Amino acid sequence: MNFRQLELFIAITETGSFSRGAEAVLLTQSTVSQHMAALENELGTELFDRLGRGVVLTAGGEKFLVHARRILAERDVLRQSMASFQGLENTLLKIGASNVPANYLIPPVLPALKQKHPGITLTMLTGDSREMIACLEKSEIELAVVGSYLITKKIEFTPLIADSLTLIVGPNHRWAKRDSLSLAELISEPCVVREEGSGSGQALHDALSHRGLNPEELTIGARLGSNEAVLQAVAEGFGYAFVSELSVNHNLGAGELCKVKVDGLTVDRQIWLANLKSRSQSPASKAFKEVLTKFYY
Amino acid sequence: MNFRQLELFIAITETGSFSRGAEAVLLTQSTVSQHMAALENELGTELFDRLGRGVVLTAGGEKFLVHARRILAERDVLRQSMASFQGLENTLLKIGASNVPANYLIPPVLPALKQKHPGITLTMLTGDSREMIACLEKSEIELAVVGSYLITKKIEFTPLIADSLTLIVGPNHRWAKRDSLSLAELISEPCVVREEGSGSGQALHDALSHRGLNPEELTIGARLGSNEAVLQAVAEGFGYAFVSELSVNHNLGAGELCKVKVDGLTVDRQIWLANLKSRSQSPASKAFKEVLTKFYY
DNA sequence: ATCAGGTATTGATTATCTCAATAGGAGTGC
DNA sequence: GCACTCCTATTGAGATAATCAATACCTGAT
Repeated sequence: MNFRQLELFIAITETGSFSRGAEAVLLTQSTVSQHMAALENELGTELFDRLGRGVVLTAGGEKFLVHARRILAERDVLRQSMASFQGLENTLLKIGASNVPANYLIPPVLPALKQKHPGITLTMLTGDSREMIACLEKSEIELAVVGSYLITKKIEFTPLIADSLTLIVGPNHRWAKRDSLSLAELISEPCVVREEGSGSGQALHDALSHRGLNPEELTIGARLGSNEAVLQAVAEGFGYAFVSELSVNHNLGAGELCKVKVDGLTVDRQIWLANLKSRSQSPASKAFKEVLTKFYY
Repeated sequence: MNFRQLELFIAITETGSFSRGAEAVLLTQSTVSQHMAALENELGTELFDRLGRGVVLTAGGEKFLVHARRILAERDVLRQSMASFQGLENTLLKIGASNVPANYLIPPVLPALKQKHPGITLTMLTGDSREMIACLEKSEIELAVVGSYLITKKIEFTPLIADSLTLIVGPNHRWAKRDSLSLAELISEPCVVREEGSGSGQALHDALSHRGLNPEELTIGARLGSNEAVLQAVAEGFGYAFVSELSVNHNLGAGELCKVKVDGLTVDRQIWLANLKSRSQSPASKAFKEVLTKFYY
């Protein structure tokens, strides 16, 4: 039994004869006869009564017809579904993003995504960069947007947008009016940081080390779970923090936070798109990547 | 796309590699590779990511899998359904029967049918013999049990059981105690008959003609719609009737009706099984025929 | 009977499926 | 890094199945 035979069978029932059924599916009557004989043989039941003036279905043929139609309908659904998958209609896309991208980078893009590819439904997991990379390795997500680069052979990183960390203090902090600070001044003031594993923490660590300051020497005033919490703590006048430019600009209006330069210290970091090298990307993932890249070009 | 490829595809997803999938469906890895390449080509989507250590489904592959499973499940349902059709499990059988068979011949057989073939659900139409034959010709029923033989090339008649018509009168009728009647005596007494087209009417007509009595000469006292009505009318003392032995024996106990012989007149008729010559009979129909024939052997 | 309109069969051709052999790729362990 | 193992891809040959043209055969209608 094969799909062709089922199509043929249906064409015959619809035309009432092998010959006309053959025309309908562009075969010769001879071939049709053989196919139907094969089918009847396989099923062990006659499907048609040959009347001399065409054929009509037997009781068994009637039963077969119902199921044959159903199978072909399922095949059409499959084809339709695969086509819409490629045409980005009605497809699911699971991505992951670490905190800063998840809060400040992805949301602004969503309207553009919806407009360009209304059929894509996005599901986004959030966690720190390491967690997202782990999800990627387990194929729980197709794409990750993260703030740090991990050295791993399995994953391909492509830069999305540059970010930098700035020192911020509250408007009433004594540093608020300062033009700049020296590196040494940082040591004694409490610093509010994020939890381990965040991309920004990593970038800061690298930059300080590079400038000859052991990050361990900083006074950790608090270690908070979210970027929001850090911003709030600093806004209230508690110490200082290094936070993503992206989050400062988007988050709090003028007057609530003050940026202060630190002499000779620039903490640049890159936001990356990450995907598994070995896995191909779905059309939806490619489309999303494109929308994202164009948006932040 | 064909069923083999779908089976193969599923075997691969279940084993995680083309090679082991090939083993599972008794093919070589080479063949499997080609089939999957063909499938991917046909769909225009990669279904697997080749990892070097086996393969895993792409997002498109996942989607395909769902539908592939469904299609194969439908094929199994079809096979199951055809097998049960032949195994007489869960099948419908439509037959027709004229009045006497429908009331007195078929019902006694039903328990035996149910016991031997519990999967057959019988639907029976009832009408006079001519109507049932017409239904048969329109393929509205598969089998007819009728009391008269029609001369038609399209239909095959096989005898089921012999029946004969007897003259009956009510217990208070003046003929009730008579041993026999002469043919001539029938003419003046009102005769209760069934509607046109009934098998028994036909048999009676033939028998009288054969014995030299023009059936037109009989006094038709009443023409009633059912055999029951005829029996009731006669039981109440109104005239006489020729009715089927089968119905007399089954229907009314001793004392309510009296059979009276008519000199030299025997009205034998046959109950027939009829089916369209050109149409094959379903397993259910064959089975029913067999049960019926054995029952009345 | 004969004819018209249908199906079944046959033998040759062609397309497809299948395999063995082999090349090529990617992870693993030393 | 290098061999090794476990995969998949490709190739060419052979087996199998699909297809067709031609023709035999059947059935109902005239």
